[in-house]
Amino acid sequence: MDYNFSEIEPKWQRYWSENKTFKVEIDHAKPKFYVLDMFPYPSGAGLHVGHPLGYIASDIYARYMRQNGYNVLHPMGYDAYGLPAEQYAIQTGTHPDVTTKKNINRYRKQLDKIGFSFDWDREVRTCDPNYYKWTQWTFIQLFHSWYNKDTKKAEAVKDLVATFEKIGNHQLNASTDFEGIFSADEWNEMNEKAQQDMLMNYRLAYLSEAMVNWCPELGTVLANDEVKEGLSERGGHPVKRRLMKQWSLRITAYAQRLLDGLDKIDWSDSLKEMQRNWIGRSDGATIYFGIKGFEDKLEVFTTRPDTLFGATYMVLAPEHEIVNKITTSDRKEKIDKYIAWAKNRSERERQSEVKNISGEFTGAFGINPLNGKKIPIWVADYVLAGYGSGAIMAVPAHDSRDYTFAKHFELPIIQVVSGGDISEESFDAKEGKMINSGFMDGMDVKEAIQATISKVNELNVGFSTVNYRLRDAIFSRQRYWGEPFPVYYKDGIPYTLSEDKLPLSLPEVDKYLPTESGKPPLARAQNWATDKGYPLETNTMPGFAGSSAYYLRYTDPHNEDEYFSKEANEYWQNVDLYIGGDEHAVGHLLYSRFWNKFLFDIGMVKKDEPFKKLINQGKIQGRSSFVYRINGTKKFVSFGLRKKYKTTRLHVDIDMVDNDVLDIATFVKWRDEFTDAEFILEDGKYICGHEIEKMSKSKHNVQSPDLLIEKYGADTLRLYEMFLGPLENHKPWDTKGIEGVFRFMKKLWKLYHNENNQFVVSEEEPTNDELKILHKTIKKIMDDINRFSFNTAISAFMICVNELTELKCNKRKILSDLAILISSNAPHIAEELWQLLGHDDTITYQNFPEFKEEYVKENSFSYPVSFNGKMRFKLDLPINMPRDEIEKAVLAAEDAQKWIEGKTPKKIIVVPNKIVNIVI
RNA sequence: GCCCAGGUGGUGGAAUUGGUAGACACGUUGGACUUAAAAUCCAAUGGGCAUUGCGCCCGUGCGGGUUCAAGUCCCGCCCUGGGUACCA
Repeated sequence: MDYNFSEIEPKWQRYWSENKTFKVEIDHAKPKFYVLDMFPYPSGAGLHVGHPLGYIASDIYARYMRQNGYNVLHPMGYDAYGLPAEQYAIQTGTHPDVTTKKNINRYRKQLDKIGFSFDWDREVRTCDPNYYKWTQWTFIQLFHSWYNKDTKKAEAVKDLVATFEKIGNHQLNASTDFEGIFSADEWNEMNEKAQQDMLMNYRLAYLSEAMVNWCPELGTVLANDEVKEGLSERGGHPVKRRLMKQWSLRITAYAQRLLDGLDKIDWSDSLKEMQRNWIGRSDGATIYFGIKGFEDKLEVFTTRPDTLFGATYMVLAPEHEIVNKITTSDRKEKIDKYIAWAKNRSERERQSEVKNISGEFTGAFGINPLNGKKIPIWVADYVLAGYGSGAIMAVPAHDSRDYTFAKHFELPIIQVVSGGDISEESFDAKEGKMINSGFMDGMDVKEAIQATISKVNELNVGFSTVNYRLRDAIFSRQRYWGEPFPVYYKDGIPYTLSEDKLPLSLPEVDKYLPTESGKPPLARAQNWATDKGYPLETNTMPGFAGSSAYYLRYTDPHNEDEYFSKEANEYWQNVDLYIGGDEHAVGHLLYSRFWNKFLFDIGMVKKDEPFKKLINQGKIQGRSSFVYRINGTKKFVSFGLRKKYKTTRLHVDIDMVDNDVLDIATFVKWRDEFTDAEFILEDGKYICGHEIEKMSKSKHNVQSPDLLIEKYGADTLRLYEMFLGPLENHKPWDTKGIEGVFRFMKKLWKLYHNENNQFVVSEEEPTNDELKILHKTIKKIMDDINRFSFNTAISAFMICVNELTELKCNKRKILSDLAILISSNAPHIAEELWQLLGHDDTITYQNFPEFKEEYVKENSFSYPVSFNGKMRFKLDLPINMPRDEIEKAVLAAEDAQKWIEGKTPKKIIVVPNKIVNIVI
């Protein structure tokens, strides 16, 4: 073979590894650039062609930036803690560490074969004690911090304690769920337990009794973003609501900063929108209603204070603590029954039965603070305990949920905003004039909102408020394979280990299951206690613990004394380009921003956003192939003829199908049941059906990169993955097109070689045409890489090679630059050609060829001449010809006469060097 | 339901700022080379009409609009994918 990739590629991979070509250190003489990929979870299945897509794109960019003089940090590592290895351990007894190491080795081999320019000396693994030491360290910092809303940053708990000792908490503006007030004396009189309990209300990492997502199947709690439609994201198991004592992170303290930060970063609009929705800011008012016969006030949150006169009833969440107190004795039985029922419903039931309207009247009445009207208080599960105050004022005329509820239970509906017809549905729009609203009548909605807020302020029964949908993140898991908490318990009070005790290593256990008494697996460990015998925490941290700030550790991965040095952070700062899948939109990418902001507050990092620019690469979908078995027979009918029979469709392994034609010989050997199969063919072939589906083993449509690399080489694979389409698009995998890219590679090789595959380049000066081709390509490649349009860059290379081949160009001056140009995309062949051109160093750090305008300058432009907007012919005219002369020349052209047909053109539009349009 | 992204040949896609729609590939068809196959090379390839050549008409999900000019901008609708779901 002429182009012998199977010899070239391993040769250069060895060279890069032996010479540490991509090793990078702080270099103040050069500007830095940080290119990061989302690190993979090393699963047992290995890589398929979808995984490297983003890695190839980032690798091209990293190599391109090196050619442009940047000092590029381009590391890789592994998100090594996770459920699959643990589930496997439960089934087989194999330690998850063994499985994980094995999988990592396999991933590494596969990655190496693709020719990435990672600095592997900086590799991190989240399950490595030298790494998770810093995950534990960060947890300790979170534990000892609270959020000051006045200074808008995290501050030390020891300063908070000092304040408590001096003046109590009444001047404090903190992020907390605690609403009470205490004085310095009261604080000082509290015992240790009471003080520690109180501090839990302020810590950014805190232990609390909370409603959690409990997944019995996985035996653990899950964070909100790990639950999709009431099922666990991993495994799809049902999830229940349950009250449990758990560690949480007070991410809600950062809600506003997480929202504001989105405006400063270069992420896709859809991704930012997802985060905005997840944070879910809503502006409204807190209003206090009286309760007839009680001193208590009922706090409600509403975004429509203007509709206060339209409130005809109130609703409490079933979990609301006042329900018991206010329920009248005659309603008690029904209310208790309802609450019991509501509590036992799973998340899934609750969500799938949204349309079912349910609720009970408590017998109590609320008092509208503005008009003194008495309205009934109901309990219903359409009001959520976790949002706002868990109580609402219901305005059926202007809220669709209240409307259906009111209709169902025949509650009154009072319209207070004119404009809609409320006989069939509610009028939710924020427009119209106020009616039936006393002093507000005649105002428009915006005025009325302000008027109500001023009024309730004046009467001291309410104020404007902002609410966020974002919940605190549950941070403990009842699993084995995760970071142990650096926490021990003394008299039932949690304390953190001192930093010099870190890392707290994951202990060995006899089984990876909960104990008989239902405690997490770590409770099985021998001597799971401090030196002094205090028991250690048995929960472990969740998957996002280790991945939330891994990008920082890459900047100084071997530092034993600190997370990373000040110097490393000063130099490398934050990630300039981050590429990964959009499945992490509200999980990892939100937690990372939160951790980074916290580390910013405590002075660890220089930048308060971790990822400047982010690109979500699209998923590569599988293309499944099908055969059609005639029901009840062993006959298979070809795709085109299948409609004549009753058939069952079967997935067939895509390795047995070429261009939709089934390899029958291989197919009959695939499974015993097919040995004596018969086939009804069309044109002598068995044609398979196909469909685009998710790539998965069970669908027999998984394409591993290894086979393709064996057949075509890594450079071809790299180019082909990029050629497939825009990076962000989801696109089906289809091997058909790879041949075209392979042909291109061979053509490229031939430019530098004669018919006998001998390397031959000419020392002659290039012609203008040759220089033009080269410089046109330089410009295009620069532009395309700068806008991450890798697919069009590949076609530019194809055009360039086609044109140079046409000219039989083998001039050194052209081909040398071409090798550098293509080296970011196809590094192996580029290195080989570079060496053949007589160099003994790597092509990696060669300067990107300089674009020279003068070579691409044209002296004429081929004008498309349109009549009434339709292109009819082309006319070559000198560049910079004045408008009126162009007009004359066009009208004089022979082709023009036919279209003008002797008439006088109404209008002639001339856009110099672009187009001429003649309106007849 | 709400929010976001998208809809261009048989297929993947190109058209970057309103200015030649279909670049570059795949596939298909025909041809060259070969004992043969592979590989390679050449030609054609959006649809329709006409084919003796010239050509002409239609065409970027659908219906309107703005403009000398619309895949691109505006209005309304349909479909696909993703996110979210009683968030008051």
